[in-house]
Amino acid sequence: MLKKTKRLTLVEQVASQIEHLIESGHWEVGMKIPSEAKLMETFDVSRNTLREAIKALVHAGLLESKQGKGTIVRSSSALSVALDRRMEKMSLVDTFEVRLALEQKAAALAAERRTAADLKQLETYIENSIEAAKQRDMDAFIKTDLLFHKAIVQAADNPLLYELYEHMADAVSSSISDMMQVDSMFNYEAGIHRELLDAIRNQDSEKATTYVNEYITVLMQRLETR
Amino acid sequence: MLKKTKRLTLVEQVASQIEHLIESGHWEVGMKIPSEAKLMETFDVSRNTLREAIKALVHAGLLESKQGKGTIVRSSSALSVALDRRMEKMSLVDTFEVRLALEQKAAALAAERRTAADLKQLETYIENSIEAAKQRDMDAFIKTDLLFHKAIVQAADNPLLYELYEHMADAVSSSISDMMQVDSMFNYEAGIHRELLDAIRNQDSEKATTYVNEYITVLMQRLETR
DNA sequence: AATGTACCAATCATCCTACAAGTTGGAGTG
DNA sequence: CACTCCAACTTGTAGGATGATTGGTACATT
Repeated sequence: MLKKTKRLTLVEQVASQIEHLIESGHWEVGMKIPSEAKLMETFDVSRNTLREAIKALVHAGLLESKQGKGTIVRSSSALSVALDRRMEKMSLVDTFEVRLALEQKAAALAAERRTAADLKQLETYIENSIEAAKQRDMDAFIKTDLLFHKAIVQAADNPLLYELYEHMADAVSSSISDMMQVDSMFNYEAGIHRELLDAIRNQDSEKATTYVNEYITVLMQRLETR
Repeated sequence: MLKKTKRLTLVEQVASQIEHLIESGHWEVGMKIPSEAKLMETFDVSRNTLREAIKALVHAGLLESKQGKGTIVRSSSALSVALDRRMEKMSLVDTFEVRLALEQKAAALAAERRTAADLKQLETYIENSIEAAKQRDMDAFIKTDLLFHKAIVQAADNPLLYELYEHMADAVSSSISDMMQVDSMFNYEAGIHRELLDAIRNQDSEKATTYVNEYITVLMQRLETR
């Protein structure tokens, strides 16, 4: 075992401490953090050192500085920003496929692990979804639809899976609204959601996987022939 | 449509330019980048500004600076580092499940899209894998095995899927070597790999999905009962 | 009262100099 | 040749100076 002369620089130490404050929620998202002058005193470092630490977190997407105003907490997850930037360069189809991969597995796992609370939550979202469809309220439908899908992934009880899925879903949600313009989509979605929920309730992983594959495939076909 | 009154700071401009140099491969991984003094002249900014940009990329994991020596390119992908950090906090089972999700879908897509070159490549890896198994060469087997799996994902022809998979696979590869200590694993793996390849060759997505599910499930059972 | 103007304070952005500390290679010495 | 030592180069840290942006306050104008 060789010892790496890994003495952390002051900048990294400060950055780590601030990062921890954010990830632990001690500094909430949206909150204005103390000024550079105060933080210099808090961490007992020079202005340069502090600024290098702050800038590292700004670039990572955790913070956002504005001249004259101050610095605020922008996000609590560095992975989010890295994923978003990477996905910007990807085609919508590629993102959709990854989303499908994650959601299919999530549905299967949800069928195995779903709790009573999960089922109740899913039931509620479906009812809201149907209600929105009846009222022809597009925005409400899209919103509830996304909540339903996310709830399935959450029922899979795998935080990494959920975090990745959330980004894929959000990335494609805007394009979904375009495809939903057709009335028939309302009924189709509501119907298959009901079947999917039943499969999860009955702990039938295979059927759950199949239903997810079915409706995402339909979405992708619309995407390609648009 | 609102305007984003977003004037980029000098630091962000410099950081973006350096980031691009790295991602485009103009600065290769492992290479020593010019000293701060030279970069100050190149970008025509002060040392503070330059250092804040450098530090942002160091924190993101793209660069690595050492006092007295210089700064080298550490990685060409910011997403890699963010994913690695996130996965450190995850359980091995969670990571495995995500890997399974990605690999199953990859196998299905590979069955649809595989080219003649893909099939030839997979064939080669299987032969190498069998050869290593015969020789009881554990290291060679693990290595070839990983190459085989990655080649399948590459045949799926989805860069985002591949990038995510690569990290999940690398993260769990070390733990796999522990499980492979049992001789029976050699034969099992080689056999099911052959079947998987046949499914992909015959463009049978369903069977391909099933086989992947089968052997990863076996791996996960060993993982849980260890 | 509503509005426009001048001013001020807080804050971040950029630049500058100076010195500390780690690394390397070469001059000098034995 | 082998060794020591130092000068030069590199990144790390400190502190100060100035500019730019924002938000608020006081005051004059209409």
